[in-house]
Amino acid sequence: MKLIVVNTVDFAKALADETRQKIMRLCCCQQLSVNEIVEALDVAQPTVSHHLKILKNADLVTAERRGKQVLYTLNQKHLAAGCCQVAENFAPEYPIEEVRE
Amino acid sequence: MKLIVVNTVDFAKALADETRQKIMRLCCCQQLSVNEIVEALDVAQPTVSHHLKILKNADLVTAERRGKQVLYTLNQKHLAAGCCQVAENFAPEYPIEEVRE
DNA sequence: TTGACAAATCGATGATTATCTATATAATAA
DNA sequence: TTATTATATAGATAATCATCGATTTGTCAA
Repeated sequence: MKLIVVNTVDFAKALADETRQKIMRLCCCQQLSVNEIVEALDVAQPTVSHHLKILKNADLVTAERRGKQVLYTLNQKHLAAGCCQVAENFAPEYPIEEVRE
Repeated sequence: MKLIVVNTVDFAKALADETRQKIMRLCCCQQLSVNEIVEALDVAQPTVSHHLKILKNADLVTAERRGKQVLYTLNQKHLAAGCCQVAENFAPEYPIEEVRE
């Protein structure tokens, strides 16, 4: 079990977009294919793929190919780790539990 | 004592810059004038003022004029509230205490 | 009131980024 | 193999944004 270290600038940049946050909310607690995400939003498929790539690079989603589809899920643990890291860096007077894995 | 509600997109956008995070770290737990921040960083004064404005609009710093100077301090409570809001929205399986004021 | 200092605003510029269409790659079924 | 479906990548474009120099505004002391 090791401490997850997060670059808070990269973390914030990944979060800093409305469409990405919508995608995150969609695949929170469930696996969704790219097409399902496209249908739920009002953006083109390449745009969704673009945002998924950014989220994946930031470790905020995980991808798993299932046949022709690729299923994405929110990585809640990394997300919680990022929040804690930010709080720890900037608000030490409001302590929050560390996240480990 | 009421719950602090944070727009998580605006919150993340305010955090999503290296210079702004440096400023936040600088005025965490202390009041700093704009000039002190300028001297601590490697950017021009109007750039610092620009970032301070963004941070202030996001409620992440508070400003207080003291004579000719304006002193800025990090708003730790709002920062913690933002972190909690993000965690609550996207990682409900990793519960974090609410922040109230 | 004038001069000096501190911070904010203005306007311009270059870099980053969100979005799209078109196309390529990957997986499967016929 | 070929057709079909799903996703990713490429390239272009427009919008956003970080930065700067120049200027304005605000505060105070002489």
